[in-house]
Amino acid sequence: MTTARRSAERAGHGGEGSARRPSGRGQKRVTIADVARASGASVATVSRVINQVGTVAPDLADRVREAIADLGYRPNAAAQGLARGRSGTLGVLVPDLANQYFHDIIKALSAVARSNGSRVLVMDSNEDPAAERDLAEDLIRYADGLLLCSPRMPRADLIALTGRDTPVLVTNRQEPGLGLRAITVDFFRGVLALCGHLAQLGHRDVVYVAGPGGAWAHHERMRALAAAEDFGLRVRTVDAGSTADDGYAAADAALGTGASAVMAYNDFVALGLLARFAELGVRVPDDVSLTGFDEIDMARFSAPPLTTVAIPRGRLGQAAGAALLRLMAGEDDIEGESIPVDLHVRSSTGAPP
Amino acid sequence: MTTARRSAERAGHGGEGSARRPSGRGQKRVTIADVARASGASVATVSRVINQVGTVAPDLADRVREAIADLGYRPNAAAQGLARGRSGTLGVLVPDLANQYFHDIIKALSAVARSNGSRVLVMDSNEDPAAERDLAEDLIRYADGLLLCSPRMPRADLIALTGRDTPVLVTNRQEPGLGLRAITVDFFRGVLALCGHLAQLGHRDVVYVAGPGGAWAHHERMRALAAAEDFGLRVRTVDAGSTADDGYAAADAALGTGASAVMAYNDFVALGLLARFAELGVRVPDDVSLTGFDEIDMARFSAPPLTTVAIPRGRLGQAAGAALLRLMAGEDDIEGESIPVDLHVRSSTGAPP
DNA sequence: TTGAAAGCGCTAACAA
DNA sequence: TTGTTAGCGCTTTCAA
Repeated sequence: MTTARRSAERAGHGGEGSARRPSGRGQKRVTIADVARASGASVATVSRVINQVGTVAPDLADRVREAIADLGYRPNAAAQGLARGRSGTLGVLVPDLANQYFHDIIKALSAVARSNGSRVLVMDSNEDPAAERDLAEDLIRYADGLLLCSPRMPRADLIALTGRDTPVLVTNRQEPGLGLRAITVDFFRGVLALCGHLAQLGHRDVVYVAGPGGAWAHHERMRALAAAEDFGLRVRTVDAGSTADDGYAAADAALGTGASAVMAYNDFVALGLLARFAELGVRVPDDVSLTGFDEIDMARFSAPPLTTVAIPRGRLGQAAGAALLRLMAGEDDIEGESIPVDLHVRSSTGAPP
Repeated sequence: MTTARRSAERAGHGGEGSARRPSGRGQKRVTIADVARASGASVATVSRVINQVGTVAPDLADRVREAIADLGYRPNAAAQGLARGRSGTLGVLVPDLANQYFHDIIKALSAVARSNGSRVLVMDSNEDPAAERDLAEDLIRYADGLLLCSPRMPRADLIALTGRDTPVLVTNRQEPGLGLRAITVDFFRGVLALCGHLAQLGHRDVVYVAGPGGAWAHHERMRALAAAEDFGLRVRTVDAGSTADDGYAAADAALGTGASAVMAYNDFVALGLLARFAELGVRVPDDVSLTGFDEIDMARFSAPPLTTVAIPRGRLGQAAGAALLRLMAGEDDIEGESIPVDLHVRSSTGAPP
């Protein structure tokens, strides 16, 4: 049935001029000219109806809308983009789509975009700093504005990307030369709050299970750890990564330091650590305290629930979207913004043994 | 002619004519004509160099590349799309970006797209069936092909979306009238395998914690549960949703049935159930057995690790991408494909008490 | 309130 | 091997 109707549509309707596009499958594309012809209006008028600009007599407008419906016409996005000089698309590049951290950002950004009649084009660099630059270069061609989330690429690449006619905004990274166009999270305060919490519980010896180095966020965290040492906290570091597997693998090394508390790079890593601790019979928080970072959904479903730091990701995405829109509107005085974080104390932390 | 005059105006550098684009910030867009002028070649030659088609003398090509680098020229995507008649973009619509289930699909699809010189445009319907149709309509305008992942929209909407000039492919849903253009997962076998596993352990009374209804996947699962009853398994159903929170909330009801095993809609739900069980002092699997579905990363890090069914999501994405590409190439005889699944037995299941 | 037509930047015949 | 030019489908003056 459907197939039949489709074939009929395809077969009917003039049939001439179909040889013009040798590339595709034998499809008739309905254009604005077809609508104009069918409705007895000009293409300009059809355009006015579609975009609701200017003035069109109600009855003419109705005829146009009818023709649009009859023909199943949809404006060609490329043609609109070319004529308008903008695509109606916001690009976002994230290191890893699988990281829950970015979902809420993307979601909030989408909401902002929608309010602007735009959509969001998402790309994933797969945690590959080398690929980031190329992907961003590609993405920027399709977008009116670009948001780079926690970019890991070299500073020079990052700077080369800015100063184009398409505005670029960055989250979670602050670079001299990048100036104002960054929305960041206050990792420094977050880690410091975690340290303060542990210190107040009586911990004096802490091990930090570090994530990907090189990142600005990493640097901020290390700065906070250094500051914590001024309060008499001894902090050592064990390298890991950003996944549960990484945490699992780093558990023995963390334990080996003999520290009374383990601070994980993020919640995933913390859950991996927790799983290994359970295997080893190491009790949390009786034998060792454990903290995460990010407040993923699962953080409160682990046994025990995780003490962690919540990042208002929605707010981050919202702020980034709003700033991007302002940049696109031509405002050039976007201020860098630092989003505050929240300590969530649960039962994975307690007094040292 | 026209082009020449236009370019001349712009090249004149007299500062006039810059008011032509009132919208943007005062930026000069570098076009292919600028590159042509700077390199002393024609636009056609520049185009050839960019796209590596036809033949260009090596030294001329070098001059062109040099000019491109000097001017920082980037081809305008909209113009390319319009001229070529395709956008070089594959669209994917997923119900929820936060669901890990879709990441691997998107990732695999991206890989396929890259091999085709395309990119992937991701959109998220936020689990809102009402929004799905509109988003898909929008997305399809920007894409050469569209993949709808586990769509929840009404059948009529789904069918209206197909039969366009842009090919549409669907995963995890099979509808008469949709015919061949679906890549599905064998949920039936997956659930049946789970039931078989439980039955062999000695369970006779099972409760299924159901996810979003209406979905085709739901139907398949129910079919499998019915089949399992033929083997003497009593199966009751408790409604929940698809998140850990939903599982947590449904735990008491599930326990209330007195069944000796709980089958969760997916791993998230299972983890939520597990958290509540722990609170209640219900031991898994000693007091009750528990199974998940999907094999998310966290499944093997829970306490106890989860017995679940793994879906080869990468394979699903790969198959979908390949089919989409074939569809776009004009092949019309795409076969529906059903991806097999794998039972992963871990320690959340055991003999009934 | 309408329509004609000039672009938007690029690709791909078609000529040379 | 290279250049000229006619579109691609739409928006937007500018006249009428």
